[in-house]
Amino acid sequence: MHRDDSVSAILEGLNEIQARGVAHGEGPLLILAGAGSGKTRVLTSRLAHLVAARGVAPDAVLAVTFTNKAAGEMRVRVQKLLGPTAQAIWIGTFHSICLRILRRHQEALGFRGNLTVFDADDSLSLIRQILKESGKTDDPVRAADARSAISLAKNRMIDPERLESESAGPGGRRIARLWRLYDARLREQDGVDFDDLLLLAVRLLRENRSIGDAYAQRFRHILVDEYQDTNRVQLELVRRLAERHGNICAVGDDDQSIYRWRGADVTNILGFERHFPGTAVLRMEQNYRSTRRILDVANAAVLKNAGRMPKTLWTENEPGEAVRLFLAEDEEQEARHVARRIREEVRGGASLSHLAVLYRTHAQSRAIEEACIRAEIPYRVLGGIAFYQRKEVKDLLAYLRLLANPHDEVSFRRAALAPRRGAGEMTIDRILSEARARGVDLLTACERAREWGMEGRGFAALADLAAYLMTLVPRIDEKPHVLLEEIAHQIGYREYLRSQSEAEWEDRFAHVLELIEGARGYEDAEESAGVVDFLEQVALYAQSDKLRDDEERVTLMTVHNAKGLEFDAVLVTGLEDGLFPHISSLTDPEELEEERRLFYVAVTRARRTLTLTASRSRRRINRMAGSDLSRFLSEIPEELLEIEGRLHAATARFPARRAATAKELHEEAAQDSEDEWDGPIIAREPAAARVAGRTLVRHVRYGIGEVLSVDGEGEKARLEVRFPGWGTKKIVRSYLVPVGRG
DNA sequence: ATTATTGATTTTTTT
DNA sequence: AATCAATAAT
Repeated sequence: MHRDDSVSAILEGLNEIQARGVAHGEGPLLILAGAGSGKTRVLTSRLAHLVAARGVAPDAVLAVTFTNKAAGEMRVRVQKLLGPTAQAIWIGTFHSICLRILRRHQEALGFRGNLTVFDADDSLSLIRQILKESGKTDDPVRAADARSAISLAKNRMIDPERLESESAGPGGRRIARLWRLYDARLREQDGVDFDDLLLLAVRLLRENRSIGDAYAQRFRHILVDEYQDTNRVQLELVRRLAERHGNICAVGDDDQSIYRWRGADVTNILGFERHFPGTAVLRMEQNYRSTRRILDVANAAVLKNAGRMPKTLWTENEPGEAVRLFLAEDEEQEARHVARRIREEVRGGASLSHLAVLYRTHAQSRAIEEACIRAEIPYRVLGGIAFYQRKEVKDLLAYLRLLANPHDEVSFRRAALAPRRGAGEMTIDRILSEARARGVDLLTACERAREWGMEGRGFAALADLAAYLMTLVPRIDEKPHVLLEEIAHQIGYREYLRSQSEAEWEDRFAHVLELIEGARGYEDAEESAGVVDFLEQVALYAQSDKLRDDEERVTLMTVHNAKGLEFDAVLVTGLEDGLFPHISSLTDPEELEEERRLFYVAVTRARRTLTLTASRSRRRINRMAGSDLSRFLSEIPEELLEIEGRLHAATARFPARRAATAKELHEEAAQDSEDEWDGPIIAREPAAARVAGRTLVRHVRYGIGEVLSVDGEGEKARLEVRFPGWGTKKIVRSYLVPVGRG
């Protein structure tokens, strides 16, 4: 029978535990899946098995993943096993699934039109606006802090009242007050922030019995991946949805819980059996991904953690190459070594797309990028300043968002100001408050401002803008890229960019074209490709979701971004105390454990080779700082590491170095940097720059340049220096070294 | 209303 | 060192 064939194909090649996970019938199931144990395989096979072997309707199955990329991959793999029926399975991230639910019940929730997702950036703009309106310039609440406090509270399902009563100082009350204003203003604009997506969905399912019951009835089976990183709202959502059938299958690894700071709660996975009585537990500890040596390092890495379920990964794989450790003098040397290792891997036959360089913070990418450029290694950086957060991209999207939702004040403000059209903050604020007071949308308000006695250049300009956008409203179902192209042209965005920056406008306009191309690509890939869907995609999809591995490039990214991915060769950089583990975690044992798990995640991304690097000194913010080796390295038995490179002599002192105090290392680093420079720093010789004739100075980054003028005195004096090839820069004296006079 | 200048702040991680 | 927001100047 064809059906038996496909079922046996689904089960083929699975080990016994994996097969049990796939074939598990009714009732809650917890799969504790170590890194590289084949959990994605089990999840996809289980999805396919439910439909093909157990006859569950595809649209009665819900699968939740951590990233959209993982969702996409799962869909492709299930489709291979099931064919087109797989299309009906609900697969997505918590956020995308909640948005899907909210959209279906838009009216019941009281939204007037298209609900609009505010990303973190938009939320921050709104909070800034509210703070500004409240007029208290001395308010000590910083907008960014307030935003993250509100976000964290929402993820923990704490309401403003509780935040108010539970916080000791006046800070909690201020934030609670701001929070209420913020939520009210969001709703006025038909807006929801990221956290609202989850929170409103849970509220809808809980408070509206018939809707909640309908979904609980509908989803006979629920699968959740990366369960260790779920937060309180997500737990409540899953609980409500699994209430009727109790068929929840959670897959996760407590050792890979790395999102505590975002509200993730490891007790969700640790307490799973309590939350869902009658749970069957499966443990998958055989690793199929990494070599034995890499796995040894991984096991050692996480051993020191106290709050974990005890387990040890094992493998039948070959021992493989030794795990290398390279200790550099400074970050440039570290970066050069990274480039060298990449070239070695390529020479050994590895594909660039299967190599990754990982670091703790985005700021570390720069040195590595420069080394890659010099070594002519193609690379791509994931994260950082995300494409969709660029000003020129957000500007244009604001017009599109305004079409989709004419109540969106944040987009209105942005569109009205870029390009400048003679209407300033004042005009915009008056339109916003008038629209709010009269209960009309912003485009209507602009068009009717004149009738309401609001006249002047600014209002006329906004009326023109509104009139133009109104002509586009009936065309909202046309292709997004066509509309974007037309808007960019109509508003003269190219000319605007050119007027803004002589030096950068071409790059920025290239981003505009990239956006338009991106929209076109999206239209080709999706069947529902209207403006609303496009904007949703933009809001919910992270950069890593678009990672394509068919490009021959090395990937540079943070360890967080690397979660769930695997590479033939992995380089983990910046293994210094204070960086990885990050300095902010050193005082809190629980945060330190999270850093350790993060290190574990980094190590377990590697299939074939793993290289660890650290630097004795590093520029942080703006000064050199010496660092101790990461304590995580000292927790790995030395015989598991092969210390390599020119610095063999220095690193041979590895155990001794570990004992050295930070102060000693700092002095040593300072000594090193002095040796490199061929003169004392200018600050010790304030007169030097004033001597007649050409004064030449050296700068770490720009090289040698000529001093044109001096502004101020002492260390803080700012010198104007012309560097050949870099142009004229204003630089504080203490960063410059005199190299003699011409 | 717009632009120039100064001053503060930044680097932890992101769906 | 560079970006961004508040402030001053036009």
